[in-house]
Amino acid sequence: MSENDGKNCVRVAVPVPMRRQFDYCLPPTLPSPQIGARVRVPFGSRELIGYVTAVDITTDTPINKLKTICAVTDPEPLWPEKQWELLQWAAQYYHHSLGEVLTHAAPIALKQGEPPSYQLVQIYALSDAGRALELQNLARAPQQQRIVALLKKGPMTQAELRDEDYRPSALKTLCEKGFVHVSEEQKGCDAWSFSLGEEPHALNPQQAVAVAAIKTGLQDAETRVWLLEGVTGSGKTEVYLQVMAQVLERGQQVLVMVPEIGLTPQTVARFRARFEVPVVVLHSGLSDQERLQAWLQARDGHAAIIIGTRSAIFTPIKNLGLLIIDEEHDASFKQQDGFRYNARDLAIKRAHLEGFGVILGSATPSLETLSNALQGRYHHLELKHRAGNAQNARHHVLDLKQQRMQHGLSEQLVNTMKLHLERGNQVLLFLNRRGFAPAMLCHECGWVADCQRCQASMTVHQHNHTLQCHHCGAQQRIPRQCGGCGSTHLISRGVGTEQLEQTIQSLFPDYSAVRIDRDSTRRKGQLEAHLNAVSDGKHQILIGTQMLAKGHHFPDVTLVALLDVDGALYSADFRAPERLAQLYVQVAGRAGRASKVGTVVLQTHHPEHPLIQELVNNGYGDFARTALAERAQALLPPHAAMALFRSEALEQHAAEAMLNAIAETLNEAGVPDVAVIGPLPAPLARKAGRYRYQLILHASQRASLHKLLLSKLSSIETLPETRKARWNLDIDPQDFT
DNA sequence: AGCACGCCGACT
DNA sequence: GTCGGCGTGCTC
Repeated sequence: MSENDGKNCVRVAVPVPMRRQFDYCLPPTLPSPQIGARVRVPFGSRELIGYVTAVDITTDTPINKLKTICAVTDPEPLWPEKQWELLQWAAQYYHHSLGEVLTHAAPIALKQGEPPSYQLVQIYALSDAGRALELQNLARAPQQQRIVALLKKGPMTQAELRDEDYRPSALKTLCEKGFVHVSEEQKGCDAWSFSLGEEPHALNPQQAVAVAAIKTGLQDAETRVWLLEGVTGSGKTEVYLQVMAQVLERGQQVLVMVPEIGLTPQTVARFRARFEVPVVVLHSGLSDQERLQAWLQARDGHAAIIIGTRSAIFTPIKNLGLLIIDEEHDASFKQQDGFRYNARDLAIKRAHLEGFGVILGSATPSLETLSNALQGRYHHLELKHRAGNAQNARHHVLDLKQQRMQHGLSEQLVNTMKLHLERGNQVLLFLNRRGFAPAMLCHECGWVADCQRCQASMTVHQHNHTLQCHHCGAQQRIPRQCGGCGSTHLISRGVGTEQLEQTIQSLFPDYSAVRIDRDSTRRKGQLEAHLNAVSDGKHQILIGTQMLAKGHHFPDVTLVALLDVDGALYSADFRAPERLAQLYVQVAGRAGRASKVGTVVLQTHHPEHPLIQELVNNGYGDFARTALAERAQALLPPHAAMALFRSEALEQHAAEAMLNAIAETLNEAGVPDVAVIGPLPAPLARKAGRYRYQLILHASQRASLHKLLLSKLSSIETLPETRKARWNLDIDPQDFT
């Protein structure tokens, strides 16, 4: 085989879903690129932007197959060295194509080959001739006179002139006459210095301990991770702010990561108000160019505080001193398609590579994080007191067995609601099921209205007389007759928020109820309008789904009820109890303030269930420790490593055959520590017309799992079954749906 | 993932 | 006779 001498040969990662790279010739006309620079390369019949991963390599590819690089896009690497290392590590850890990882991590503007450059702004200033000009000389050109008068005070940018409502034609004339000259300057790359805005709040003793502990730990450049476990309303944000002050003061930057729904203008406003430093917010509304500018400002140290969601972990930051992950347990930190990374886990890895501190904040830490804290890998700080003198809520379990029920409400709950409403308080009812009823069935023959494309029943929506599938969005009018026997005796089964709202209105005609779910807040601004109406006291009863669980606080609510939690108690997903417990604490935290004690009621048919007992009697902390012990006994994460292959195809057989082939390939290796379980139909076995299967990999040692995948993935990629079914791999899966 | 190549059916 | 369906193979 002919071999290239390697002198002008480079290795390139291209954005294709293959776990391998491609080698190219470097023509003598092009400068030798650095590792991490972008290059434009021919690939098949197309041209792609790829990343150089190695230079001066010896390639195994026959010289006649080597193609030549078209262009070197960057003179320097796009990422700082440590960030490059993190991205390489991520591609390995998640067994994802490096080219796709790099492309995913870069701002969209860079994916198209744009240069990573700052926006230029035009600056207008008077020339010597312009400065010598007397204003009276321009009396016959009042618009020019006005511009000259403005510029006499100093140079101005185009945007500043626009605020003064200048005439572009007048400015043009002044430039042509040589009175004004234009220069270009890069925007957003000014140095900043620390300065405090509004005064810090006073700390309670536990907050003070936390702030002091973290500040001391941050003195040196070592990697330290703190779990800040603080109940709702305990003032976690104030702890973040006071720690941030120290980091910013010594000129270092801070990255704050928040869940998707947590990135609200109010959150951002709080950071901006406290510090008079440049804040960059990476939110979904940014244009490609704005995103690139923010990325550059973070990379080059011009932004002091960077706030963003999951993908913010890929932002290079010149001098990062502290990374804060708020609500670290939140599921939105795990990407659920494509490159399925966990931003929280990458943050910890990044901290170890770069050497900075991390604060993981939550009222309900994930079992993974809690386990790390209990084993001493993270420092554990607790805030158990609510700010002010707010008292903890009272908790009741309401046994539904033998209870008379009215559309999902027990008689006892209705009575409790009356008591709270009569005292002028608000009540929040939480039901995680939108629509009128989750199913429609025939009273004569038992036929159920199912979705044609999913293995799921259609949800009844009465307001527009439709049946809807919540998995694929299919819609049809409510049928008059049974699809099986033709009977007209169709009934709905179960209760959704829409029905609950009707029931409440008939049971409590003297009070106003508002429903907050995806259906009632579809239009822009509707959610805000509903929330404002609630805080203005226009409604006494709030009915809502998951949407209501996070973020918003309702000080006049004294009773919170979770209407149906039984689903999570016997779920096939081993994480369901953890999620229920987190939801429960979150919902409970919506209610009450200093002067009013909140009550939290949980309706269940299984009041004796250990999870419910532990949670209600002893709180989240005890629940989580019990759950961790159970996970250890059952050898489940975090006491074991898992990975999940998923497949889907239009034909059931193709989806199953795909995973059978993967299972066979994996079993060839015969790694004793790794159990290959399945394939099994996914919990939602058919979705949007596609059959779905899962194959679970379980190992006591993460390393053995990784070794197996590393050795077998290239064979798996080329299996003939991949033609007929889509597949993907999820490392550390969160959700088994 | 794309994209081209290739081999079979219903059309002007 | 060809337009185009999507199975198959390849991408340095």
